Amino acid sequence: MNSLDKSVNIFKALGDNTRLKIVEALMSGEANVNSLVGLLGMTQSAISHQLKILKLNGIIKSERKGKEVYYSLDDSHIETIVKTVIEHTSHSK
Amino acid sequence: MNSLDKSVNIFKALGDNTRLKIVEALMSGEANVNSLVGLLGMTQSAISHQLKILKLNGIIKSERKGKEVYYSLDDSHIETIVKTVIEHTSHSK
DNA sequence: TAAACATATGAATATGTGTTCATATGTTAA
DNA sequence: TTAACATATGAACACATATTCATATGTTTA
Repeated sequence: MNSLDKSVNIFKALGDNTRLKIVEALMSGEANVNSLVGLLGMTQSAISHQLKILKLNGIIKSERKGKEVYYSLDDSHIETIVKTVIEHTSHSK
Repeated sequence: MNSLDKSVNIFKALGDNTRLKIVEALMSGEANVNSLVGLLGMTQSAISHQLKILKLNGIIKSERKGKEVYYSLDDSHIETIVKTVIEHTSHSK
């Protein structure tokens, strides 16, 4: 996959309401699947599917702790990207 | 439209191969429609449709000069966002 | 003003994608 | 080693969306 396609995939992954909510939640720290299910009020399956997409595209990473799997942002770039987008939208008409 | 939806729409707009190519081209400076058609090797209609989406979402702006319409990035946030994404992808496996 | 050029737009179609449902896998506790 | 809990996954469906084709609109030049 070339460089442009990788970038497109990052943008695609962040360009969904459910996934961006997940990412914003993880900007406050790691979370397991069930807490995200509760926070977003969606089915466990839907959340799990979206977590997979975020992980496949290098936006989040996961770590199992006992029965639970904790997700967190892959690195600090993600927070920079999301914050810059929010900054941009807040300056627009 | 709430703040999260606006951000989602920015990501959606950048999450397409054609549109990201357009944005990267505009990072080198303004361009009219026909030059983008030539650069991307796509139909004029396809380019025009995508330019409209980028403009509606506050990513680019336009200015008519005679017969031609010149497009450019809306502001410097856009370049920051795209560059940070590229930076992120270049540091991933 | 007619022709040529540049760009925009609506409808249609084909492809992509998010959610649900059912079920599978992995982990701990009884 | 079952039962209970936590998460993952495949298939199917409904909906979103990118491109094409045909045509419209806007601008300049002959």
